[in-house]
Parts: sequence; structure tokens; C-alpha cells
Amino acid sequence: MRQDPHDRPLPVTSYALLGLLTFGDELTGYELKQRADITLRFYWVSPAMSQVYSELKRLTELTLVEASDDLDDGRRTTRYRITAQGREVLEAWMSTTPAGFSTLKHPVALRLLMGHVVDDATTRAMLTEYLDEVGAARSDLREVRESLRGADAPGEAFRYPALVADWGLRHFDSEEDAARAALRELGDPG
Amino acid sequence: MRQDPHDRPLPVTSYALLGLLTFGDELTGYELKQRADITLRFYWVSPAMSQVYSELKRLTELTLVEASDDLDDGRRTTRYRITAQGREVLEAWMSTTPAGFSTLKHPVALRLLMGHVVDDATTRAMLTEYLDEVGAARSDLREVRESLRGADAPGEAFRYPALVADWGLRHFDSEEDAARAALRELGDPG
DNA sequence: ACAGCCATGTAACTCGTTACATGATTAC
DNA sequence: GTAATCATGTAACGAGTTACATGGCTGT
Repeated sequence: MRQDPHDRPLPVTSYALLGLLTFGDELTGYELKQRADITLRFYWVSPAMSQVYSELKRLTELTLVEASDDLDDGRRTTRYRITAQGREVLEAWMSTTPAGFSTLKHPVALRLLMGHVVDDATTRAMLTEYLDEVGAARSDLREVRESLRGADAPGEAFRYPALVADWGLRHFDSEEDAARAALRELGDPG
Repeated sequence: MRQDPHDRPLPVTSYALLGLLTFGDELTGYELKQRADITLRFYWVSPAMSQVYSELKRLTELTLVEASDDLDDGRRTTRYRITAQGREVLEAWMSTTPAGFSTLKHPVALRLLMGHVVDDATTRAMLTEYLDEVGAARSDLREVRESLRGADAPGEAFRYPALVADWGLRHFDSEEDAARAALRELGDPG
């Protein structure tokens, strides 16, 4: 049982990359990584370049994507597109997989949990730093969201990316509120 | 360079477990896992039992924790407590590590991103299922939060765990809002 | 010339998981 | 007597990371 690699369930990141190839264009590994950095990173992960290439290799072997080699500028590039089988597999995954719970890896919350180990000034500094990072991430995501305007209505190309972007913005708002609330509790002089 | 295991930075999960040992009691690996399931799981991870034991082994070798073997009931148990060196290392980590950004692994948001691959009814079903799970998680966390009442004032034992619990509850509220908003956008008949 | 981006990969390694194995104590 | 819980580990494995290696094209 289970020797055949076709039996093994794909890691979610494979489906994520497959999903990025459903938006119409053929992408190089490099471009795929850029797309992932724009969108996926907020809800899933930004896979390393090396992983993008190895996932593409796997997906090609499973014939879920097709590669075409170009020699555009004298520079060798390989573009990938999703196959009909890839679409089927992706759709099946989306239809049949249970929702699954979100996982938060939150180093700031983790360290707040053990706040008694350091003094409150240290913890406040950490929270303030985190607020900056949340602000930066939110403004990145807001830019993405704005770039989708005009194609975010029902039936249009970027409806669903727009919906998730709104979800993400809400999340960052909540993070900011939570960090500010914690700072207040810690008697932030500001 | 870097052959000595004492040079290598510990994984964050090591610090997390070390942190759980700063709340006063000596714990067995089994109990540590239970504590992690109650608190850590909401902000970091629930390490597998086997990982708890292997982390404890490593921390013991680094003399950041000390083990004492008991034979309480005829059943062999090993209890662990943090050492002075362990406290130092933990404090240094908490004081010097940059805040670090939170990572969200959100299978539901990921699948919403590719909503155009399936029909909206499928996506709505996923969101509804997720709402149930959020509700369950929140009620678990609410219970934890309630159990801290009476020891959550400044200077008391569970002040910081209470602060993070409030953070987590806020997060779940935000998740519920976001999921409901997405459902409305998808014309949820409810 | 030189930096920065585009483009593709390999190798080594670690974290963390699942499956497996063992056995004692407690509750029904 | 048997199921659940307490308690401790080993082994195999996979996902994903960092470091390394290569080279062409673009702008200054």
C-alpha cells in the first residue's frame, strides 16, 4: 500500500501553486514565486525559490502542469501551465477537503505569554516593534487590494483574491487592536 | 564554525517549552504536552508527544532543564524543571530577539483565493464549516480565560497568559467577522 | 565594469509529523 | 476484563529552509 507516489496526498503548498496557475497565464518558476510573495504569503507561506522549482518538478511528473521551454532572449526559461487533469485534481481537492483550521505562529503572542520572565519595558518595546511591522504588512496588502479594483465584481477575474485581501486587512486591524490593548494594559506611556 | 551544538540557535518551540516551565511547577513530558495543548496551541503549535520528549532530551543535554526520576506509584516518571542557566538563556532570547512577524496558515482563506475553481455553494459550505470550528476554538479559549480569573492582575501568576488569551479571543472574533462578511458577499441565503 | 535582477537548479540539513512499540494505573 | 488515561520513547519520513552554484541580461 502507498508505494505509488500517485496515491500520496499532495502537500497543501502544491495545491496553492497549482491554484496560482488558474488565473490564466503561463508562468516561470521565478514569476510564480513573485505571485506567491504578493498573495500567498498573507494566508499561507512564501515558499523558497528552491521549493517552487521542486514542486513544479513534482507537478510536472504527475502531469498536473505542463512545461514549455522557451529561448526568448537567448536566456533559457521554462513556462508552466495547468493541465486539464490539474484542474480536475484541484477542483476535487477544493470540493472534498474539510475546511481545516487556521494555524497561527505568533512569536509576539508567544513571548507575551511568558512576559513575567522579562520586565514590562522589554515587552512594550516588542509590542511597539510589532505594531510597525503590522502597519507595513497592512500597507503592502492594501496596495494589493487597490490593484484589484475594477476586476473585483462577481464574475470578474479577481473577485476571490479581493475577498481574501479584505479578510487579511481585517486580520491586520485586529492584530493592531490587540497589540494596542496589550500595550495599554502594560501601562504604555503613550 | 558552528559544529558545536551549543552555538546553534534553538528552535522557537524549545523556548516555548522552556517558557512553560517558568510557571513554577515541575512537569513530566506528558503534562508539558497537556499545558501546550491548553495554551501554546493558540499562538504557536501543539508539538507532538514525541517532539516534546526529544526537545526535553536536548534541553537536558544543554543543561537548560534538569530531570529528576521518580517512582511514585511503581510507574516510572521523569519530572523536569528549568535551571538557572535555562532562565538566563530564555531571558536573553526574549530580550534580544526582534519581534518577528506572525505567520498565518489559513487553508480556508487559501481556498477562498481560488474560489473561481468551484461553485459558490461549495465555498459557502466551507465558510460555514469554518465558522463552526472558530466557535468551538473560541469557546475552548474562553474557558481557559475564565480559569485564569482571580490571578490575572498585575503581579499575579497568570497576568500574561490572560493578556494573550484576550488577544486570541479578539483574533477569533475577527475571524468570525471576516468569514461572515465573505459569506454575505457570496450571497449567503441565511 | 559592476550591481541588480532574471532564471534555474542541487545538497545538506532541521523541524516536526505519523506510525510503531511498550507497559503501568485507573475507572467502569 | 477491558477501555481510557498516564507515561516514555524509537524509526521513518516529508516539508521546507539555507547555502551553494551557475550564468545571462539590463541599467548606469
